[in-house]
Amino acid sequence: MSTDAADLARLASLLADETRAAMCLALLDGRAWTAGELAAHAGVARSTATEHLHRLIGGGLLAEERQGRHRYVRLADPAAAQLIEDLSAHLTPAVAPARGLRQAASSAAMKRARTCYDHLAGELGVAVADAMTAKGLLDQRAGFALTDDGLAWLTTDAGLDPADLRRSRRPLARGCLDWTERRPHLAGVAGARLCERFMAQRWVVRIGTGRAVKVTPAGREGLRALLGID
Amino acid sequence: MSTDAADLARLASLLADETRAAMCLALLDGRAWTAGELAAHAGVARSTATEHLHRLIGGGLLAEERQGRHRYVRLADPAAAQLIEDLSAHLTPAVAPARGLRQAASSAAMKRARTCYDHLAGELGVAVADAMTAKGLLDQRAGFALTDDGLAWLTTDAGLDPADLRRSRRPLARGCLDWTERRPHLAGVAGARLCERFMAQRWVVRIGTGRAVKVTPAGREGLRALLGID
DNA sequence: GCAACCGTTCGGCGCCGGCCGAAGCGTGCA
DNA sequence: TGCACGCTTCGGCCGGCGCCGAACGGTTGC
Repeated sequence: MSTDAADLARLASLLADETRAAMCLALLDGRAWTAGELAAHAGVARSTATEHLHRLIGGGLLAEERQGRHRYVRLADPAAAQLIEDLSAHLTPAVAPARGLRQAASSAAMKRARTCYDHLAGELGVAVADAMTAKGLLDQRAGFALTDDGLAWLTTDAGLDPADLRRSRRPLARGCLDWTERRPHLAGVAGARLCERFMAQRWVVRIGTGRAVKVTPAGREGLRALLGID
Repeated sequence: MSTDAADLARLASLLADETRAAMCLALLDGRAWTAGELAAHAGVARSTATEHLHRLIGGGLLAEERQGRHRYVRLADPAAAQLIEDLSAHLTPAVAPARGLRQAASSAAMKRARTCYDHLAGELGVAVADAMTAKGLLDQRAGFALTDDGLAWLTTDAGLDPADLRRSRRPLARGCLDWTERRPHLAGVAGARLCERFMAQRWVVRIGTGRAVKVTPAGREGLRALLGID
């Protein structure tokens, strides 16, 4: 009873601090950051960052990997990423208004295409989900699930490994609310593997060091052939 | 950028206090509580409860209705309920161990059948979802969505109003992780309307004042005919 | 070996937030 | 009209938490 509430409060308190929230949002790019990078990103002293990282790791949200004098830290698992996504999804309604001018350039690229932890997001991510829906691979009318055709398509046309898809205990497909498009894109194992494959084929490549990505000419070609996009 | 983190932190901080968390969990029963009831439930002075309610209402999580000298408070909307469910879902893995003896009786009833905000949960809730899946009305293999047959079934066999189902901007169907069964049951508009209808037909009735419910003899009959349950 | 660098620990500071009890306000009932 | 009751406001107390800078240890590279 009350211990349940205590657990919930403990979990929520991990994200209830602006500095920790900024760190977690940064880590949503799915990559490992060093403690110093996160400190700089969040605008606090390194000593302060250390304490926050302790709490986040102790709470199970983050995992660390020590390499030499660096301490790399990343989201502990897809469930942790989903937790942060879930919370973020609940505050978009209020955040609507426009951004500053300087952020316009980078946010335009972000809006176009980016990663969301381990899958694609932005206009690109939503376009993929929409194209799959149009082809009857995805059913978004009443929930969010791959159809029979969609399951088959993943392992034939998209070239994913069926054994690998079955292995994971994560949901195969789920909707993840896109915070720029305000509509769901494809997440879950299927979303992750698809993103991975697009990257491996260099259909999609990262722009710089952030979360933003772009579609290459080969990707433009491939996505048209595979899904009829653009 | 940083304002995003601030918003996330602000949202999380609403649930980052044990007292507020206890209140929100209590309100997950979908009903309106008075401020005094919540104070007693959480074990704090009424003045303290008042302050917490201010924060929760100001944060958009709760809504109030004043009636005479009473102040009734409930979850603001289904999105608020989902937020709390989402967070709760992320802490169940850790909470596994058994409960005390005194709670055994009430928790047995809770485990069997209860409401989760506005839909059915517990063994009953999962059984409904499973039966629907077995009949091809629900697809849980790769996501969570009603099938074509499921959509038709809702308005014919289950007797729901098609216009009403279309009206809402909430998702029609979504999975909600059942924290006793550790598997998803049916939430979203479909789940809510189905629960409503079962209650109206007195197939399912509340036990006392809590969240626990039970299946009546008529319900046993009806559920067998409708879904082949039990 | 020394220097540069990353991360951690520690002490100390200041503030915010949760809690209570007493007093006050409004509603409803007798 | 009065009293009981539910809720709120206010002042004050306390603890915890976030922050920093200084000192320290471990790793890398010169």
